[in-house]
Amino acid sequence: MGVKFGPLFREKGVTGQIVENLTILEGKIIAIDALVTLYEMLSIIRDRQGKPLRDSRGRITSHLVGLFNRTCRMLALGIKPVYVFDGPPHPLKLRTIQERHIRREEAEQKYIEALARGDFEEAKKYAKQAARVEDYMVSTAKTLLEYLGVPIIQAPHDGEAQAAFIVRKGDAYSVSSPDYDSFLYGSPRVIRGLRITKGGGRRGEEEIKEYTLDEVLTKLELTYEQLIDLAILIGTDFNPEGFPGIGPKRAYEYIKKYGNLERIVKLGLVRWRYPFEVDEIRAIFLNPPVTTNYKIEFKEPQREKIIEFLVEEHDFNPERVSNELEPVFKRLEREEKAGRQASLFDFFR
DNA sequence: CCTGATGA
DNA sequence: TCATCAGGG
Repeated sequence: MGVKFGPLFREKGVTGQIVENLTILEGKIIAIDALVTLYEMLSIIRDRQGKPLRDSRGRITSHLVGLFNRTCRMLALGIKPVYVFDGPPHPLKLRTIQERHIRREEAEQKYIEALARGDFEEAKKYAKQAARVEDYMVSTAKTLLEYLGVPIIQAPHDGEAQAAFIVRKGDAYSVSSPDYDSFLYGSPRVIRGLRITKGGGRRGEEEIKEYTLDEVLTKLELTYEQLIDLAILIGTDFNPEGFPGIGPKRAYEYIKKYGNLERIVKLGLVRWRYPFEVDEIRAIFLNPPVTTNYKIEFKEPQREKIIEFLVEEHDFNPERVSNELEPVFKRLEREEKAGRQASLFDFFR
């Protein structure tokens, strides 16, 4: 997933800004692709054999553990996450999805084999690749977020597009995503590698970095439209094959030299081999289906509901739950107090 | 992923 | 204070 912009961005000096301290994001609304987050949690939060965590009734809870910890930590820091859920995929994305299915099944097979011969290291590796976000995981995640008072936005199609739209409108500060694809949807800002633990770049850890579309376009000396054409040349989720012999480097060279995709095709530098027009795939990025029907409203977490849901229903350790939850309430109290003081100040002004 | 314990 | 590591459900 994600257009292979990495090498090109490095070469052109698109460095982004290191987020040294998460307090920089205090009070800011961050639009998060929910499905990507759940997938991440599900594939990483595993026991030693690579099996996901489950409750006593056998239902997977890895995604809830991760989502709960991270979301609480963000709220406690005053960072405001809104989770954007995908709708049904665009038809052009189906091939990418099928491809992922195949990869997943291969990984599943290797996982079973590794487990059978007791190679837990290998098993864990393949278990990650075989991870699949199922419907019940999405719905349990939504329930948890609802109890936490965190807004959920349902995208008509691509969550990434909806998240970008929200930032473009100024309703959120940034998209948080592992890749740069939000830029293709016009998000002015993307934060990569957003985690709660320090991650100050030591021990080869990925840093938390804030990138702007401005920087990307300036350093690459491209227009936004050209960035989209560049992505299509390299290969996107909607044309994952890209073009034979064309990688990020040559794609960039062509766009710089000839300006747009039509010219490059016309000159015979690449053969257009898709059953759709250039403009059709471009439109997915330039004009994606998004909804304006959302509201970003943070409510007070429902302590009892959360405990009932996590502890009673899914066997979470109550101590751990309150260790995460109480700092959120502490924060809320402080905010309320500050708010009262501000209005008092207004009154006497 | 993230925490908390442990030991330097 | 920091690095390492097990364990989470």
